Amino acid sequence: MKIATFNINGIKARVGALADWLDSAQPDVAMLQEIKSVDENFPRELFEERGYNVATHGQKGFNGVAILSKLPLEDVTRGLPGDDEDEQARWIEATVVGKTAIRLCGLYLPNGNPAPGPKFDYKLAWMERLQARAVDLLAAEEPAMMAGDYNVIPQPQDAASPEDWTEDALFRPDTRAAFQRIVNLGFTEAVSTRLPGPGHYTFWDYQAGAWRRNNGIRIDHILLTPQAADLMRDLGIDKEIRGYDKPSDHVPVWVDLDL
DNA sequence: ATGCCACAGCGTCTGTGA
Repeated sequence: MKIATFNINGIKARVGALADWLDSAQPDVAMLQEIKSVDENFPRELFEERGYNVATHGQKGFNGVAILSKLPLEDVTRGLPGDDEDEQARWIEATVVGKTAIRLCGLYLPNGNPAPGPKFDYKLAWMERLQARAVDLLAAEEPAMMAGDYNVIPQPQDAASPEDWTEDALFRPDTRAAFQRIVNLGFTEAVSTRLPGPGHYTFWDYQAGAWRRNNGIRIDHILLTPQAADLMRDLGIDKEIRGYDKPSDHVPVWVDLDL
């Protein structure tokens, strides 16, 4: 089962590029971030006509996450637990059942800039809530994954120019430590496990010729519980689509699990 | 030190992103 995560940076602007990618990559599941759409305006038909079931958790203007799946989406829940006041649409969960079941969590972690400041505080608080959910997922001792745009550069080797990011919310010590704490609970960070070493970027800014100069960063991650990691057959980053027409600034990351 | 570029929204500018 091929399961992908992709920050599409706006469904309205990405209808063509997203359809092209689905048709060529043929993921069984795609977790999408930054749909920038309310649920009513999400073009479900585009995906349903390709055989996907669709679950969305959108909001007006920005944020918003969704899951597309060729298998039925069961027990869908929306919103990251731990703060009833939080209205930002950044988290969606569903279960799909292949040979065995897997719990899928799609996430769009807050950017956090400028740091320090209230947005950075929100990011760190959100990561604490993420850690609490992660603890529960591990305790279940079942296949599960948390995939999405983490807005975290884990290590200096995950940026082409790490010196440009030292003060940035994506790379500050507090951010990296919070991410490492979650991984260290017992997850497999799939990309760095399968593709060790520098240069495996998932985001290139639209500005200043970042793609042309390969000035990228690795911020889209897949975390697997041990029971899911045991099923991993393959993993990839579809970086070539960053050079196609009307691209997102992120590219898809996918994992093939024996499910 | 700033803007570079892109997207959505009631929109010819502002907020947001990374």
